[in-house]
Amino acid sequence: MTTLGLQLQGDELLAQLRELLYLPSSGDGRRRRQGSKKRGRNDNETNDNGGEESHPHRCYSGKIRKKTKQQKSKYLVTSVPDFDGYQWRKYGQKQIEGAMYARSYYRCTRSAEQGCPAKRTVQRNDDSGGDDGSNPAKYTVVYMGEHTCTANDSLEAPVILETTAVVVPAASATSSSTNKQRRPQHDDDTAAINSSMGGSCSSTTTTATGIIESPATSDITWSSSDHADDYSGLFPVYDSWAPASLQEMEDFTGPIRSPVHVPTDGWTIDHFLLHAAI
DNA sequence: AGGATTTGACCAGG
DNA sequence: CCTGGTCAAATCCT
Repeated sequence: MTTLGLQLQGDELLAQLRELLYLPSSGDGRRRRQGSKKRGRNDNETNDNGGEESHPHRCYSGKIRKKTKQQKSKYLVTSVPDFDGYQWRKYGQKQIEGAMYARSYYRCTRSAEQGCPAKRTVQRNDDSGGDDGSNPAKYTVVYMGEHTCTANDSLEAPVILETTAVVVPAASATSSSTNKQRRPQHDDDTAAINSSMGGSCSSTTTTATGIIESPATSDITWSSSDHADDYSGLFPVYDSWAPASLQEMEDFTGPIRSPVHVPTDGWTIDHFLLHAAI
């Protein structure tokens, strides 16, 4: 079939994906940076100073920080965890018991300014490929809470990001996402996730890097769960869209936002579409 | 300089 | 007590 055909097909997939994710805006697609090592909380900073103060915002200082047991959550299995149109800020990472890869925690970047409660966790599936480059790594992304933030109007932009710029040979796909950085990440999983998370779009600096794993996005599966814990690396991974899952989306937290218009002419999304269509 | 990410510690629930 | 989720200082990038 022709490239055009593939593109059209991919276009549909893209549209579906958009709806699923009700992408709204995408902010400035700033790229990740990498922090580095540190020695953890100041040996005695936390409560010593009188119990509170450390941060005006956070009321952490050793007191009531209720572990928010997420009410409703939705998860999806995808090879492109970053592909959701929202801007997320990573606030933690944790090696999960029994899981081969660490789980990363993100919250909406507007959580601070607008108090948006949306959060998500991204964890690479144990059985996901990627390491050898043969299969795209799969990630389980769990969304919790709904976005109450308002889209950054002017920045409304399509969400396809770097994923599209993928032209990386399978063999080197995995590690390439970090080769931009000097410092090797000890956690390749994290590196992969992070490298792609911020990207959301287009014309800015996003696709510039063009280096990221090359995920095939055809396998994305949505599911819902009342318990965030259900997903500890045990879900099935399907290779195609599941109609049923689409419906579940209705009760996904948050409104379904209309898909962002995607200029199909000329941007790298084609690469993505190709992957998706094949 | 400002903001994002990293990462070990802290805390609460099971 | 163990594990998962969150905090926040340090670090790095733009």
